[in-house]
Parts: sequence; structure tokens; C-alpha cells
Amino acid sequence: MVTIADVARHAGVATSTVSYVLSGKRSISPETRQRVNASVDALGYRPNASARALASNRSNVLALVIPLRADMHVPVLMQFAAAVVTSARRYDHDVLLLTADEGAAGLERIQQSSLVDAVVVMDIELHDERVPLLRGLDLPSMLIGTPLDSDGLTCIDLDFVQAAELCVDHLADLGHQDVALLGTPSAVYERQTAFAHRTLEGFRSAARRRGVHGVETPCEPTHEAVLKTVQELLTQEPGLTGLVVQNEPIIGPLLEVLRRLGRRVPEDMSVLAICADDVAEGQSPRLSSVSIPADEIGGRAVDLLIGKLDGLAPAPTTLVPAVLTARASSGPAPQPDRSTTA
Amino acid sequence: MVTIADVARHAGVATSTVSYVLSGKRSISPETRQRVNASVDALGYRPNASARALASNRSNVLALVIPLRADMHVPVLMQFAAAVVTSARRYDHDVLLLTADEGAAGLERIQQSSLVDAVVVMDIELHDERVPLLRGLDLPSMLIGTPLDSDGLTCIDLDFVQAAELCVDHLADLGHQDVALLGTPSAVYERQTAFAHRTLEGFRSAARRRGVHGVETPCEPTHEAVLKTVQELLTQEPGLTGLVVQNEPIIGPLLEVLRRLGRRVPEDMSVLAICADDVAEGQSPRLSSVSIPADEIGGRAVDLLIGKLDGLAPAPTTLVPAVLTARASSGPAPQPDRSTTA
DNA sequence: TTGAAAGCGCTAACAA
DNA sequence: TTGTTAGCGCTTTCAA
Repeated sequence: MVTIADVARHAGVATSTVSYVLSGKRSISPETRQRVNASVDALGYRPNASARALASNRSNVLALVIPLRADMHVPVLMQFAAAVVTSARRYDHDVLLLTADEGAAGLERIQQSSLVDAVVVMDIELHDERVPLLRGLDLPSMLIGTPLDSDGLTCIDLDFVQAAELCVDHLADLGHQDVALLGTPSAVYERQTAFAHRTLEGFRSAARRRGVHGVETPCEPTHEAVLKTVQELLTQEPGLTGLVVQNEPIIGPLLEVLRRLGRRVPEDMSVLAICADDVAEGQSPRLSSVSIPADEIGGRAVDLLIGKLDGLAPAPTTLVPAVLTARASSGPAPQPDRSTTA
Repeated sequence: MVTIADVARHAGVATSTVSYVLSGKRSISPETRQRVNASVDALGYRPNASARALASNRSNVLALVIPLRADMHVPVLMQFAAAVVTSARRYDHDVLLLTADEGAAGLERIQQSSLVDAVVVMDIELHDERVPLLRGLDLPSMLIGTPLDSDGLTCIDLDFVQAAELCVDHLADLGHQDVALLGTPSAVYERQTAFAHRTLEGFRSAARRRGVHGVETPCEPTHEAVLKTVQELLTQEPGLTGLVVQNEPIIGPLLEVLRRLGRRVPEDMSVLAICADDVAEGQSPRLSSVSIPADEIGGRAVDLLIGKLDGLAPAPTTLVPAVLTARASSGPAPQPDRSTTA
């Protein structure tokens, strides 16, 4: 193993000089810098992470708390996780993976052992039990998701309220009077998961504001559940012409079911999704959607967290504006069928 | 922060005694042990990870290299990852997340900085470019997946050759003469990903051995692709009565397509899947399947890796035996339809 | 602009 | 069975 002393000897300087060249924390003459850098390269030196952490009280490691629940759609979680890792690397940080089932104990363990400098927590509930702990912890933290009481915490998420509003507005603008939110599995609502709850909220208020009739239903991610849910929806709401889906795995089955039931998209039924762009574009017809910019959110979460580590005090909650992209799955509301009533 | 010196003072012993009580590396009198443990609890002491790592040359952190490819089915990856994390925690280790796109550079960085004690690598290809590096690295490593040349490496995986063989045997035993392997997306074969390639191998050899006609086709994970692939298959192989699926996301669409094409499962078409048990049981009809025991494989990977860290030399490659569970989707081959030929 | 040296908190010889 | 102490490799004061 090559140490900082080896480099110092090789370059003919003191170890502190090598350290300062590497950290840039004090000015170094160009010649010295060059000589040191050359030695670093020649010897293939890389600082020992533990020694550095011990001396500087900074591990350059971020913890990522990721849920492993059966009801969560894993690919979306992984997109966030990947964004966090990629972004952390840009700040020369690594990411330690914590599963949410270790819970509060895991966070305390991590903090007390000084294993990580900060923590990113995903899958936040409105009344998340980890929130008080996080508030007390003296580790900087970043929540991806917004609890009801975010006092003293830093949160970031897509503005799901607005996401739902954009969907309802889009449908209302197209003349739809009767719309439904086809949501996440019911367990997600029961836990009061923030993103699902905020979406519901936005859906309801927008429907009220626009004077359209809106109903909501959860849906489990199986083909049978989709079929049953859609059939029930159509029975209870015969005039339904607009659907907002927030449930990635059922998107395929949903389109299939509509086809089978003879509802053309968008002629008979407009479908809007809240999902990743590539998922929306992979369907046929291509889905009008509000995208979930996991890369951006995960990336900014890390940016803000690193900022906190550097002493900045970021705004408590960042809501990333929702953007709706109209594609092929939404169109004007069909004329009410008068042939049977006339 | 409470240090080992605080504990030592509180208990009236030397710091080394505290250290030894905690590590169990030398015998301690019951009274001393008790006194030290009481002080540890009283003060809420937890060893500083960096100091421990620096002094002992062990970080108690494992790296997990996880692929983030579009063609991989993420939920399965996460099952492995979760198993690795859970299992690592049992050995008091944590898990550092590395994305595969950092590649060889990431592994070298991790090693040279002594950030981790060992590494678990997933998503192995037959000619994986990381294999030579891993061989040269002086970090213990564990591959989940089996490259062609695994000399000097430790690998573990489901016995996918046997998995395919079990499927073909099961179908052949039921009288099927004409079977197909509906595989992963073509990119997975093109990369020569080990699990897909091994399955193909087993499928071919078993078909040959049993004298049944076997064809193989990749399949992209979209509803359209499934429909097209199945139609082509049925056109080219009109006598097809058995299907082996190794492609989790298309299982739902596949059953749907078969239904739509008027093929009853299992009366007209037997379907076997190589997938997680809960996925197989979540379908209707419940699928006969060879399960992918991600928990077991991930767990044993860590067991073996910890063993290596403790100086044990494990067998180079562990193939977890495949187990086929017959459920409702496989049955006797239908009698050839003679009504049109007679 | 640079160097010397005191720790950071722990482990593991070495001693008793 | 326990204590003393020399490091582990780095950062950062303090001094020049």
C-alpha cells in the first residue's frame, strides 16, 4: 500500500504539503503542486478512506435508505437510487445502502459509528415515524418525499399535487366531464405514502375547481385486478371518458383491458399517466403523461445534501414543478352517445 | 461523542480491555466483561467505524456492484441486493452500492482506498471483462453468476442449465414433443449474460436428449413484442404445445396473448416459467415454475464471502440446485388434432 | 509558501 | 486475566 508518506518522500516535500495539494485547502506553488501530482501519479497513490475519515471527521459516504416493500414499484425506486449514486460520485462520495426495515435503529447505528456524513431517505409517509428521529439526529438528511410536518427537515419531491392538477386540467380543457384516478395499490394509501396522497389531493381539488366529476380507486398490480377495477369503474361511471393512472406496472394491462372492452384510446377514453417518460413513450398509443424526473430529483437531493455538509442552509422543501407532455392517448371528450337516448 | 477511553474510564479498566470485550478476541473474566458491558450500555458507546477500520485494516463494509441496464429486470436484481444487505448485516457488515457503469475503475478505486473488505458482483457475462480484474484484485470477491473461465474466482448462481433441463423433462414426461424457450430480450443474449446463456444450453441439450423438438426465441418486454413473438412461434411451429419462459415482465402479457389467441393453459399449451415463486403464484392459472431463490443465493454469497475474509477457501463455484414446482399451468400434451387430417 | 508534529479513536502486539 | 503503548494513515494546527 502506498501512503501519503511515500508520496511526500518521492516528491521531496512534507506529508502536509501532499495533503494540501490534494485538498486544495491552502495555496501551493505551481512547481510544488506539479511535483506532488507527478509523484501521486507515479506511485498510483490513493488516500486511505478510513485514515482520512478519522482525521477529518468526514467519511465521504452518504447513506441511502431504500424501502423494500412489496407494494412499491421497484424500477422507479432504482431510478432514484441510481441518480443518487451517480450524483454522489460527482462529489467524490460513495453511497451506503440501508434497507428501510432496519428502520430507526439503522439510522442511529450509522450516525454513532460515524460511518456516513449524511443520509437520503426515500418513500416518505405523511406521518413518517422516522421524521422525529431524523429531526433529532445530528446527521444532515434529505427526504425524497414530503411529510406533513417537515419542520426542520429538508425535502424534495415532484409536485404531485400539481401533477394531478395538470392532468385534470388537461382533460377538462378537452371537454371531459367525468374522470377517474386509477391509483396505486391500496396499501400505499393506507400507509399514507406522501406521493400517492398528494396526487389524490391535487386530483380532488382540481376536479372541484373545474367542476368535473372525479372518482378515485386504488388498483393492485395484477391483470385480474386491472380488469375488475376498470369494469367496476365503467359500471359505476358509465359516462367516464378520462383516466389518470398513477401505477406504472398496470399501464400495459390497462391499455390491454380497454382494448378488450372495446374502448378506443383516445377516441372513447383519454388516458393520462404519471410515470417515467420512457414508459409513457413505450406504450401504444404513446401516452400523454406527467413525467417523474427521478434523475433530476435524485441528483438535486444530493446537491442539496452536499450543500448542507458545506454549511449551506437550503430551503426546507423543494417541489419540482410537474410537466405534462401531451402525446397520443388524450383527445377531445367524445360526444355523448345520443343514438340510444334519442 | 463517546469513545473507548470514556468507556474504559467509566468501567475502571484499560481501553484494550474494552476492545477485547467487544471483539471477544481474548478471554475476559466474567466480572470485567459485565462491568464493561454495563458501561457500554450506560454511555451508549459505539465504536467509531473509521478508527476501527484504520487500526484493524477491516472496514466491515462490502461492496455490491449492481447493473443498471435497461434490459435487466430490476425487481429480481433488487431481491438479490436486498438479500445481500440483510445477510451482510448479520455479520455486522454494511453494503456500499456501486453501479456497474463505474466499471473496473470503480473496483480499483474501492480497493485502493480500503473502503471495503470484499466485493459482490452481479450480472456476470460469459466473457465478463471484469473477471481478469477481479482475479488480479487483492480484494476477496464473489460473483453472482458464472463466467466461462472462473479460475481463481468464487461464483454462485442458480443451476440454470439444470433449470432448463427440468422444464424440458417435465414437458417431455407429459408427452410434449414440440416446445419453445421464450427467453430474455435479445440484448441479454448478445452480451452473453451467463444466466440466459446457461439456460439456453440446458434447454438445447435436454431437448436433444429427450428427442423433443425445441426452438428458442428472445423477447422484448412489451405487449406488442410478446404478441408478435408468440404469433411467429405458432406460425413456425404449429404443433407447439409447451412453452418455457425466462422473462419475468412478459409473463402477464404472455398469458393474456395466449388467451386472446384462444390457447387454453394448460389444455392447449403448457407454460413453465423460470421466475420467483411469488410471481408464478400470482398468475392465473398458477404457473408451474423453477424458482429463482434470490434470497438464498444472495445470502449464501455473503456467507461464502465472509468465510473468505476469515481465511476459508470456499469451493470455486456453487450451483444451487434448481427445483421445479408443478402448478396449474402444465399438463399432458393435447392429442394431435386429427379432425382436419383424417 | 512550506514543514513539523500532534492528534483522530481504535486494535493488537508486548509485558506483566 | 489485564494494562501499556505503539502505531494505523491522514488532516490540521502551529511555527517558521
